[in-house]
Amino acid sequence: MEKGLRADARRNRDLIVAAARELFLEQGVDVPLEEVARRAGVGVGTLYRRFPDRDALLRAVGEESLRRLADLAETACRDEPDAWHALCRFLRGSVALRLGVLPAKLEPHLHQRMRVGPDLHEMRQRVIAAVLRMIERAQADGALRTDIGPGDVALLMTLNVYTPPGMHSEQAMGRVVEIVLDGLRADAGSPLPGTPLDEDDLRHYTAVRLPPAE
Amino acid sequence: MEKGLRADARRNRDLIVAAARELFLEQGVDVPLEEVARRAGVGVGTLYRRFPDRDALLRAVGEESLRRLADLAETACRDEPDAWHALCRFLRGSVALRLGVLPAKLEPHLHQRMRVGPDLHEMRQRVIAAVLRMIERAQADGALRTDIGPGDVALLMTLNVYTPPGMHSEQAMGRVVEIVLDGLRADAGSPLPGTPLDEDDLRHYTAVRLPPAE
DNA sequence: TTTATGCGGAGGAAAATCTTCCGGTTAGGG
DNA sequence: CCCTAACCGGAAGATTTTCCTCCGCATAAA
Repeated sequence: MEKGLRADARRNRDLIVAAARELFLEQGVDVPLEEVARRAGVGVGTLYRRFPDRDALLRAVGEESLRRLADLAETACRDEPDAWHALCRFLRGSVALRLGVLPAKLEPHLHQRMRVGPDLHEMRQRVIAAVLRMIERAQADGALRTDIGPGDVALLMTLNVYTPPGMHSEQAMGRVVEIVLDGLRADAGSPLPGTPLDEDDLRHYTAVRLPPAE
Repeated sequence: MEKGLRADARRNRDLIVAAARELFLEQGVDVPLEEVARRAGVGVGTLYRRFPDRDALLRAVGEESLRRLADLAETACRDEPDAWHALCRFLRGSVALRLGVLPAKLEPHLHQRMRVGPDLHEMRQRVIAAVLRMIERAQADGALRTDIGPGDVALLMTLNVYTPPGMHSEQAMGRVVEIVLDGLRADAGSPLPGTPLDEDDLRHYTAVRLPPAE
C-alpha cells in the first residue's frame, strides 16, 4: 500500500495506525490524537503530516480491519477442507479481531464523509463471497443449521460481551464463541424468529458506497 | 428511593436519569451534561443541583440498571415454573437491557470513586442468588449444559453485536440471543474450553466493594 | 557528502465543557 | 386562596481539552 515513503516514514505510519486501532478500541474514536501519537511513540507533527485529519486516520484503521477480515475469511475458506470447521475458524478469528467496537463509530464516516476508492468495496465483496461459500457448503453438509443467512454470520462476527478487568478476557470470550458455534449447529435447536438475514439486510453494514461527489 | 423532594423535582430527577441512561448508551458516558439536560427537557442548572458531578449521575444510572436487572432475575425465577424457560426469559430480558455498553465505562467509577451504600451490594446478591438457582435447577432438569457456571451467564447478559443503522436491530438481536440459548442447551455440543466461570471469576464484575475511606 | 524528506514537540488558537448565579415560577400546606 | 420555601431555566464567565501549525534539527538514500 502507501508507497514512495522513506523507510522511517513508512514504519511510523504503521505504528500510528496500530496505535490508533488499539486506542479506538479501548477508548472510542474520540481519543485525542495526541494520545495516539504518544502511544505510537511519535510526535503529533508526524501524525498530522501523515493524516491531515481524524477522518483520514479513521479510514486507515477501517481499511486495515477490513483487510484483515477479508484475509481471514479467504484463508479459512481455502485452508480448511471441512466447511463447518472453516466457519468455526472464521468466526473465532473475527471475534478476536474485536470488530464490534469499531463500526458503530466508523459508520457515519464510511457513509458520509469518506471518499473511498474501490478497494474497500472489493474487500467487502471478498468477505461476502467467502462467507457465502462456507455457509452453503456447511449447510449442504448438514453441519450448519439452515435458518441462518450470511447476514447472521456478519452480525456474529461483531460478537462482544463485557469482560471485567482482571478476568482473562480472551478465555472468557473463547467460551462465549464456542457457545455460539454450538448454537449454530444443524442439530442445535428450535427455529429462529424471523427469517435468515441475507446480504441485503446488511446493505448498510460497513457499506461502501461512493458518496456523491460534492 | 430519593425522598423528600417536591413532586416536580422528583419528576425531573427521574427524567434526567432516564435521559442520561439513553445517552450513555448511545454516545458513551462522556456526553456533555448539557445534552443530558436538553434531552431530559430541563435546564442545566436543574441537573447540577440534583447531581453535583458526573459521578453522581453515573452512579444513579448504574443503580437503576442494576435494580432493573435484579427485578428481572427474580421475576423470571419466580414466575416461570420451568427453570430452563426462566433462564431464557432472563437472558432475553437482560440482553434487551443492553447492559453491555455501560459497565466498561462504569467500572472505574464503581471501583474507585463510588462511595456506595450497601444497596448495590444487596442487589448484586439478589441477581446472583436468582441466577444460581435457575442454573442449578435447569441443570438438574437436564435442560442446561453442565459446563456452564454463573459467571458464564453473567457474561452473556452483556451480549452485544453491532447492528448497523437501518436494520431492525431488535429483531437481529433476538435471533442472536436465540442462537446463544440453543448453544446453552444440554444437548448442544462439545465441551467448552476452560472451566465453568463461577461468581468468583466475576469478583470484579460490577463489584461493589466499599472503597477505603480516603 | 549532500539534500530532500522526515521528525518532534512547544505553544497559540479554537472549541467544548463545566459550573455558578439569580430573577422568575410553582407546589402544596395552612 | 395565598404565601413561602423549594425549585426552575439558562446566560455567561471560567476552565479544561483538543487541535494543528511551524520551524530548527535529524536522517535515509544516492
